[in-house]
Amino acid sequence: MRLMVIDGNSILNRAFYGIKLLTTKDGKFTNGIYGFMTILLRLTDEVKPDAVAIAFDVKAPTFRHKMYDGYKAQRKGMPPELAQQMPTLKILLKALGYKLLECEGWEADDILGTLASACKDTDECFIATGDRDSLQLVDKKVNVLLTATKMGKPQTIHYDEAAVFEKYGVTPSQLIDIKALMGDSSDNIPGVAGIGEKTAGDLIARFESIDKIYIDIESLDIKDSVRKKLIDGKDMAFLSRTLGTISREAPVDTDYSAYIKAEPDAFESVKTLTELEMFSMIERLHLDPKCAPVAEVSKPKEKYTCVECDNVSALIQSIKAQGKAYFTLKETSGEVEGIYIRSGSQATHLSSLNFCFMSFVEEIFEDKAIEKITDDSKAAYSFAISSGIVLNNVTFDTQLAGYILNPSSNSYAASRLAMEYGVGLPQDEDENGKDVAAWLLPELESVLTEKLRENGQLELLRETEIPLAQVLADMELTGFEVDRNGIAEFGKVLEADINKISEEIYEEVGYTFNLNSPKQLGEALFEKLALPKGKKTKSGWSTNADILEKLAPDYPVVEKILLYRTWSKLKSTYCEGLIKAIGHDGRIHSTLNQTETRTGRISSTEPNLQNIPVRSELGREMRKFFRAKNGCVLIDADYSQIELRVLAHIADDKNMIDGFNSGDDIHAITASQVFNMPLPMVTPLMRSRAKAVNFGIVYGIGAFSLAQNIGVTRAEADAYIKGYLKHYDGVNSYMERIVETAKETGYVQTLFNRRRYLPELTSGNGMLRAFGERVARNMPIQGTAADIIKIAMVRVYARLKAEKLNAKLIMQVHDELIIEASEAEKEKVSVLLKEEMENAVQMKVKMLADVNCGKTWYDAKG
DNA sequence: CACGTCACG
DNA sequence: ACGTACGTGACGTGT
Repeated sequence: MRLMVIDGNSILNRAFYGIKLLTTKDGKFTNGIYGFMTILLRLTDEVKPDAVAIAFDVKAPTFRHKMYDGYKAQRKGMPPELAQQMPTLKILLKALGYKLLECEGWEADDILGTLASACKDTDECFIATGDRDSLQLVDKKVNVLLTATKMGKPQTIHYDEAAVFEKYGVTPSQLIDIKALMGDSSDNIPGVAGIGEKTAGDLIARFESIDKIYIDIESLDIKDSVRKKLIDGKDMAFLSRTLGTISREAPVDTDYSAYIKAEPDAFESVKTLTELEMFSMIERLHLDPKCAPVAEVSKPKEKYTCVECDNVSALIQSIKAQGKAYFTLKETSGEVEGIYIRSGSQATHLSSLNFCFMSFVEEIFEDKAIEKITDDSKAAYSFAISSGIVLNNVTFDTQLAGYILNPSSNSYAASRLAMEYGVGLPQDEDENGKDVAAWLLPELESVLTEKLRENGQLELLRETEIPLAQVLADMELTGFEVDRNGIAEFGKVLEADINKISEEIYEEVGYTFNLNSPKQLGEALFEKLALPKGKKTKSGWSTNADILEKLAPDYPVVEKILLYRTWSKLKSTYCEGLIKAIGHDGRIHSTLNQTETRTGRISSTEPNLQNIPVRSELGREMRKFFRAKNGCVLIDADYSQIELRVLAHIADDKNMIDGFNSGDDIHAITASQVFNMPLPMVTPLMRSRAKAVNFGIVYGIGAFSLAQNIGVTRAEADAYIKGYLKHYDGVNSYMERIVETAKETGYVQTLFNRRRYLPELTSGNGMLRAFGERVARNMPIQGTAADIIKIAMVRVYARLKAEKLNAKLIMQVHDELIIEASEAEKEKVSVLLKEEMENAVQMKVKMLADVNCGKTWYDAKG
């Protein structure tokens, strides 16, 4: 019989440290369990054992079978984020049918040893562990699978007798003697003072064992210094051998057949995995996702079916009678293929090939008396707008609801939400996809609505996110006109410049290499040219702009490399990247993602139009190619200091509020306050430092980074921060209060109740916890600013429509909105835009928006 | 697919 | 002793 014995503690440890921290939405850590399961599945696949035993340590404070008191006593305890995963892992493994082994007073090691020595001739034993100590157990029939997790991927090295000999030059049992001589600080095994790995290995390879060494130590052919160390350390050597020998006498069942895996308890397994939000693991274990949470939360009342619509008018009648349309669109490569509607106890499909399709959609979408509930309202609005019909009365969107409930999740698919929020999945076997999504909508709506109500987030969904989905859909469809030829020509100019400067760089370095490779560039600069080295990265010397800029004044070649970087970025990302993204209409249609960021901002992809260059003069040239169509102009408005104004409001800081209300230049005002100077005496340098502090405050601040950023000493930076917080004591107490509240509740939220959970705050890792604290300080500020501009967008959109203006919102860049409007209406639209942005919310500080017009984005941006 | 880099707010 | 400001996305390299 083939037995696989797993060192549970060791594997869990490896898994935990090999995989970045993962948490469920309410902050339970899961990465160790996830990694453990991945390794377990992988090993099972490789070994194909008949039976599996999983051993765990049991701490026994009163009894130790080991005689040395310090033994392992100093081993670092598990961090809390790992320790809390242990009980759940055991529950899961038991539920899956595995045999767990825990013996009071015995370590997992000893159980491994006991089972290894019980290996009969007809048996095979595979020991899986991350601990090299277990290699001493290797025998004819006993193998060790040494497991590690590198960058989230499990790796195993297989050791049999030959492999041990090849690696260490000794037999497995001799490994114990080597360790007895060299010791092991992590296990508190003292060893012989002064004997290290090399000497110990040589001695045992030559003399077989410590017994033989000490039989006649005086006559051994070794250096006298070593002999002296051995003689002095004799007691330690034998003690260490006892300590380092894995026991083979743990009181466990040594009959391998006792460890044959039982059938999983599907209910318990799925329940546990669901709580851990490991939905992919449910599939990998071939478990039926429907069997557990259903019974606990909300079992589907009806059996799931999906039928083809055979009577459109009957379907319309039933929807009207119900007053609600639960629907989802099926799309393939952007084309709508059909619609699924939940009607009664089933999902009904209507194909877009059906000649009634459009009239059906129109009748349902436009009817204001019918509530629309869907899984993706932006897609629905997009379809409606492009089909020239109106979508009225959308009251719920599961995707947006899921996002509002937890913006840190990575999927808001209906079936995922159902598992997370305890909605029963259909009982049938072969369904999946959009039909099921439609079928799930009513239950999801009720469960998610209840959650949102509890959190006070219904208004955010109904008044902001759902209306915003329509705005975003319209913006995506409208797109942004660009000058293709202009971009192409700019690209050509860049190309020539890039070629020329590359040659010059190769000339100065002395050879040709790939300038785009930070690794090769680092070698060229810091090895070939031997420039002063800065920081190291994982793969070589850091060559980022910060480092290069410090070198540039002294080394002209570095200046050229900086130019090369700037130009090639412009060429590849912006010229080539944007040209690829131009549509048949000569416009770029970026995708505006509404459920991506953890702060509530929207993001822009394919292409990203929120990072078109502006800070450098050359880069800003790009914006000349973004233009209004014929007869139109661009109207660009950006909020002035929105985040600081939000901070002033949230922190209710009288000084900062007065600062904003008294004048425009908040950074200068800050400088005059922090440096205690009359406003006119503030120098540009002082202002720029105050500005950096203002930014730092919004980001959660640290003296080190501030110092780095503005080039002062840490102490000076610290003094700036202290001075700042003394003057703005409202800000000071806000920063303290918000972190405290976050630790109590586990989350932070914006003025409009957008929430972000912060499991990092409970971490035992100081770095991670500090990160959580910075996020706690920043998210309410960044998030509230995001809420405000979203509200403004909804209002601007509504007014442009209501006033029937020939103008469209086409872009948002976090604190900036761009409208394309007819020349004739530019004044009117400018006023409207400014009004709606400034009046989107009323706060203790006035919101200010600066508006400019121009033919291109370059011209319209002040 | 992760990393380093750099573009934006 | 360590690494350090918040939030994004795209590109090219190298494993």
